[in-house]
Amino acid sequence: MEQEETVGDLDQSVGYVLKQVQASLHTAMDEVLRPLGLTVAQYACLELLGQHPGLSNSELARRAFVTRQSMNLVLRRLQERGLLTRPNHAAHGRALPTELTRAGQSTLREASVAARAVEQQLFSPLSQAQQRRLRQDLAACAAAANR
Amino acid sequence: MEQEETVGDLDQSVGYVLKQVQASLHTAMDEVLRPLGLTVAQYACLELLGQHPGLSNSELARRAFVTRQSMNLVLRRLQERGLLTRPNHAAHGRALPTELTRAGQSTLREASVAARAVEQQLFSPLSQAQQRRLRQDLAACAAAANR
DNA sequence: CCTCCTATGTCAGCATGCAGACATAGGAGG
DNA sequence: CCTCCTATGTCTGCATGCTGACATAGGAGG
Repeated sequence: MEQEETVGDLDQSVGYVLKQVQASLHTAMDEVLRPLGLTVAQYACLELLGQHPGLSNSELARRAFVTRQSMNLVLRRLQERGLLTRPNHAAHGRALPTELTRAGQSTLREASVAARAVEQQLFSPLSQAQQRRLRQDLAACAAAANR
Repeated sequence: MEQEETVGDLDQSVGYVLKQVQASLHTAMDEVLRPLGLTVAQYACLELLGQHPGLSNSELARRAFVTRQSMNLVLRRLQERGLLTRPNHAAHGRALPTELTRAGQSTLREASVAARAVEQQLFSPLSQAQQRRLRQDLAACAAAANR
């Protein structure tokens, strides 16, 4: 077990450090969500629906950064557990607008509290102003990438 | 297709924006590495070995943020392709120190050029100073998380 | 010397995620 | 009206990643 002999070049790469923090966040979120019986993807789905009721499968997939197929599985599991509802056939196009049930809203509230605490903990080394700046910088990169 | 009616609350979450940028980076890296016959995980493995020759499977796994089992598969594929070598039995403990072959170093050089270009492109909305600050802020969070 | 304890490599089973493909619904354009 | 074209939901494999488990090597501590 070598003792971090020197700071390697990879730590000079923004992308590598970004992945490092994202992995830490994912692991920490997974740990606090597991007792609630939720995966990170399932929580993301609930959070999206809580803030934007009526989103379709495809739209949820885009916003959660997975494929339609993966999100389809997530929705089925959550629907089986009675956390959300989807119409059996589309009213307008083919999109099936999804909504949270009472139980879904309740589960979301619990999960959201835990998830936000984890996020706050992870970024606690930074001041509020630094966190805002970080978020804005990242948002600028994301906006440029999606074009 | 609704037209981004308002900026949702999720965009106020540092973790969400972080995931967004990381997903963009992963997708973009995957696209440029695919023509070289490499996955992102395989490239990460080569890059780590290029900068730290002799790392073991477990050590590589930790630094690439995957499990030993996953990294084991990556190493086998790369070894089958003759990009790296591992001793058949450990000299000292059980750890098998891995090294790049000539072909591996060559492939790494190609991939590294492409990957660094992608990274530079993604973070191009930020100035050099901003990128450095971003990297330092993220590193602070990562350091705090691993304790 | 003997006994934990940790770390490592590896195997098997399972869950997740993805690419590819298909049918279908709605709109755009001639 | 008819013809592309895009978007959506879903099905079928396939690849990847993880959990759980096991055997083994080396070191720590009595």
